[in-house]
Amino acid sequence: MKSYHHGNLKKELLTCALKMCERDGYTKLSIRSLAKESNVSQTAPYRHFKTKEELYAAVATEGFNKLYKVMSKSKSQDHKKNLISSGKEYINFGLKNSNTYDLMFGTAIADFTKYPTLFISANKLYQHLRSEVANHSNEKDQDRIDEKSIDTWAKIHGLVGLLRKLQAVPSKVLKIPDTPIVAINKISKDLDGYLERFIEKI
Amino acid sequence: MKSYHHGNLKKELLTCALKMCERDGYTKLSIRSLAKESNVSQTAPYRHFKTKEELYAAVATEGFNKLYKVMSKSKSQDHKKNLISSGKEYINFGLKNSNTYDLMFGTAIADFTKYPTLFISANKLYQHLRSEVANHSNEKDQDRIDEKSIDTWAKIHGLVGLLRKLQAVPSKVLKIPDTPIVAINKISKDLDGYLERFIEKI
DNA sequence: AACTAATGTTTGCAGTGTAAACATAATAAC
DNA sequence: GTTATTATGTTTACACTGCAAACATTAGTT
Repeated sequence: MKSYHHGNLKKELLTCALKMCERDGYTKLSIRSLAKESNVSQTAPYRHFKTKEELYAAVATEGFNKLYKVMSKSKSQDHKKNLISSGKEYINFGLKNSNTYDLMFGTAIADFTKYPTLFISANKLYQHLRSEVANHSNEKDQDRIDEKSIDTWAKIHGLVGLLRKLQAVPSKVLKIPDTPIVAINKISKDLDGYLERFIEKI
Repeated sequence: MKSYHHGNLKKELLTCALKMCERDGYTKLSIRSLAKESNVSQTAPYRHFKTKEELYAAVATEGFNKLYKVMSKSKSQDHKKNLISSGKEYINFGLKNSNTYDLMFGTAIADFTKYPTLFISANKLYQHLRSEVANHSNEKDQDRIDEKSIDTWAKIHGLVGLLRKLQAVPSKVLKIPDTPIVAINKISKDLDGYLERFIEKI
């Protein structure tokens, strides 16, 4: 005998959305299907998320928090190790949670500043990366630190994007020559070495 | 008095789609609205594009061709100049045609190999970049050229992604400190210098 | 106990992708 | 030149979507 009021619907919707989003991609995540999966009426979610974008924002926020967590794991005295670990974790997150990653860095959410909690979570992540870059590079000039941080982020972010394209390619086409797939495939086979060389250049 | 058969609907649909996609983003591009804008029945486009994804693929292909064109403009003897020019053109394309760029590099089209013309166009672009990198770096080892190419691409691609986030941010929040926005803003103000420094490190 | 706010359901609208049946015109076969 | 075939258009139909509005039930406050 279920009661009229659910009690904790918002949290359940969110965890359900996270799961569905990661499973099927955010484009397949509909408010109605979310409601159905939570055994609640079609429009019940609107009491907790004013629009679909707001739901997206909530999922993305969780994503940023999760990414921050894994990137903060390594707390070595060796700053280089920390940076490499973060890089690996970032790439790993992007590949394993690729659908959530889309939501975080794609265009589904037009303006982050509309969602303060999301904005804050995203900033926190950047600040962490920035401090790691600062520590590793032993740089004092703020502008240079900023540039190196963006540099690093851009490159890893771009790499994730390209690596993901590879994952989508059926294995039978893997050997077509003159294709970025071949090149990316080589990198993905020795991601550790690649990251080493990459961080050396920061 | 218009005739029953349009005559050149496919081409018209495509140019119309390109325009609509760039104007409103590909998420807003519906087959029905496209049909309406082309003064044709709701389902007429299906005679030319079996699915919506196929339409996406056609638009993305045009995007790759266009990008290839502008990146091939510079034909200096100075290989560095070529690479810098290409980088600039790439970034410019990504910022000016951001919605099309989404289609080209986002997840709307799951598997490029399903659309041979698209696959070929995308590869052609990579091959061009690769040859420019090879020329500039004076490298002979194929594996290293591959790695440097992906390196370069990843970084520029990632930069475009981050720069676009900036563009979306309302100007009043531009000055919030401890934010990647500040850092990116600095870079975008001296993109030429940034690119110079960046290419130096390839 | 009564009023208010929060949170749920039902109903309804306009829009979507796409399949199926049908209409017409262009082209190929004879 | 007539006819059969194919390409390309329209109409209709279905299941799905985001979301607004009206209504129902319960939780919290006074």
